[in-house]
Amino acid sequence: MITLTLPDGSTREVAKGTTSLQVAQSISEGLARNVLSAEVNGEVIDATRPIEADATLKLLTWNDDSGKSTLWHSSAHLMAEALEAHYPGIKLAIGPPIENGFYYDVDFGDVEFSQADFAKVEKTMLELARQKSEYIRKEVSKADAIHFFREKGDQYKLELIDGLEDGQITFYSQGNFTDLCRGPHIPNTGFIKAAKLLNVAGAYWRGDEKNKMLTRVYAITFPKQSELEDYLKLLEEARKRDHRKLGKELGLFAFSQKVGSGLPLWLPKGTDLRMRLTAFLTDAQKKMGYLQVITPHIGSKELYETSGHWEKYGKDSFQPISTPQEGEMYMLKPMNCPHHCEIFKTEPRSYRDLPLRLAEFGTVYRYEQTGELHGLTRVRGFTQDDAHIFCTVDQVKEEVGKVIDLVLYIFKTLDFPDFLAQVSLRDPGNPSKYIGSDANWEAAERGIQEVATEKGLKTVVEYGEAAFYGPKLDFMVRDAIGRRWQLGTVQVDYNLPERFELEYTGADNQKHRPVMIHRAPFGSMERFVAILIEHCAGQFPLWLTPEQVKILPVSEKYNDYAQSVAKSLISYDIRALVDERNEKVGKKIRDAELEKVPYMLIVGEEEQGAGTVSARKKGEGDIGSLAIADFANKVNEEIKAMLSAQ
RNA sequence: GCCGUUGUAGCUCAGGGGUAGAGCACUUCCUUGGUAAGGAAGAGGUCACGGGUUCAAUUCCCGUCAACGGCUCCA
Repeated sequence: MITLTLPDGSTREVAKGTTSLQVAQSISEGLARNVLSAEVNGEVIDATRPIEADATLKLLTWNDDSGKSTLWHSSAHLMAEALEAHYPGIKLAIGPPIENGFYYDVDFGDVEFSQADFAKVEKTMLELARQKSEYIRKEVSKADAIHFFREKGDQYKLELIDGLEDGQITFYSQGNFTDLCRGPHIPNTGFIKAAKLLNVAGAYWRGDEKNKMLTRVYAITFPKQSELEDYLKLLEEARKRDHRKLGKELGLFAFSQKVGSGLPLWLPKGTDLRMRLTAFLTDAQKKMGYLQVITPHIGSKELYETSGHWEKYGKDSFQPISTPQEGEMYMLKPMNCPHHCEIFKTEPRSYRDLPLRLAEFGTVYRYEQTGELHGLTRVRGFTQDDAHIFCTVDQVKEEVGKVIDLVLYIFKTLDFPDFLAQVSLRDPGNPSKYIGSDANWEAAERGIQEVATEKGLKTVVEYGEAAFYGPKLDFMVRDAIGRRWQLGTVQVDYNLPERFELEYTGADNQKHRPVMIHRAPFGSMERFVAILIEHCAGQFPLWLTPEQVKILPVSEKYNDYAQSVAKSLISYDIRALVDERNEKVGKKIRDAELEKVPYMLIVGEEEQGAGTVSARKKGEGDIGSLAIADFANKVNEEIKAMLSAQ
């Protein structure tokens, strides 16, 4: 007998060689029907594999990420089987699970595979799934593995096997299909109840552009048909929220081929929104002791030689600007830090001056690859909500903590309740990769982790993800429909203070090198606005939205009264406009709803006579008639409640 | 940068070797209205750009640019 410890701490005595699936069956048939794989001593394995010794056991279902991955991994094999049925002779490369579904890289030879072919493959997958073919694991010798794929004529698998050690090679088979695979897999194909091919795209074999381009087929499967339907609805919802679409519809920003790709043009409404965000953050930063600075959009090439960026990024950047003066060169600034370092150096600094927090909404230019540009999330000219905190090593922890406070305040006010912090530390196996003393690194790494815990952040630690110049902390938010985005970032930097020879006089009257902390809660205004648009589906919070109130006269006879209402609201700091068009009120309401204006005020004979407005809330409808001042106060109360979030 | 797809009116899109069409938006007129689309008329296009084939190209071919879906990249 062996002892298995379950996640709740309870134990079960079972015969040696019992499978996880059998354990599930002993708990309940229902559970057994849902078990996709199992985590045994922390390793995810087939639920059908015998357990030979005492172990901790977690049964994995669709509710576990690892369970999902197992189903999708098995589905990749199923899709490969279906593809082979339709296209005999295709060569298969790799087929892993991904965050949402899975893909298989396939060499279709001369055959064209396109969206039109998806349906038949899906149909075959489901037919095969219904056969409930078991996934059978088999350990094979390297020689046998090579023999198998040589027979099959699949050079990609042979190349993969080449990199594997004899004795560690396993095959998995289901139905008539056998694949080289480490596993794990679900017990049988019957668990797959719904399948959808999503997309095809080119991808290089092993991600190397010197290699052959394969066809990557993206797909997703589910253990229930209804889950697929929910997922398709989510995709549809994501399409509706796409900031590129909403940005155009709501008149926020645009691009012009003539201006240049990746260079956004902020339209009046988008500018209004952005400036309001800027003011919001400026105000919060002022309260936290930041000093606002402004630096030029260009800097001499020498500045970037000092910073080291010329050497590293120079040839992939917008090229230097030359001047009538022979040999003089300037660069569009790709970041603000070097300028801020020079501000630090404008006067001798004492430890009493630290921390010095220099903030700037700094516009920078980076020559991103053409294929990378994407709406507002990846552009060539953008404005960082940047700041650099110059402090002593001892102050790092406290300063990082203050940045966390600022970010939490922003998330709260802008309604991002679901987020986590990723702490990126050194790769312990490769200490020579990093600049700065061990002692400093250790203090900062420990400080960041401690303060993240103290602030109650949900944290994940990634080793080896730190930049060469210092550890960092990034915030990952989940938006309203569950997608993850990387937002604010905090980075400790030992490198630039060194390169710019920054120093301050300590209490000991000796020169010391400050530490620099880069931080940008939004990342960039462009990217943040994009995420915000998708998060709130274009329905911005009342305090932020460009047009808060639209006044809709019932007929042109009341346009004058409507204008006087608008004027009155503006005196209350409310952004109001009149729809003076010669249209019926139903039409004006419809248009205001589509423009996502939070409040509509209908005015006609009755309101004009009484000096009132008939209010209507977007999405809710008529909320009754009230005096202008009462309405204005109501709106301002609502805004005050939003901004006082702490 | 690489692979694939696309580029027709402000927007969404149809069409197709003989120089263009719909709906919405826009302008004007009729209507002067009460909580998600009133009616009529009008205006609007070098069919992305450059080259080629052709009697003739928006349509076919090549190239460029851009957008989109991926890959690689991201100070």
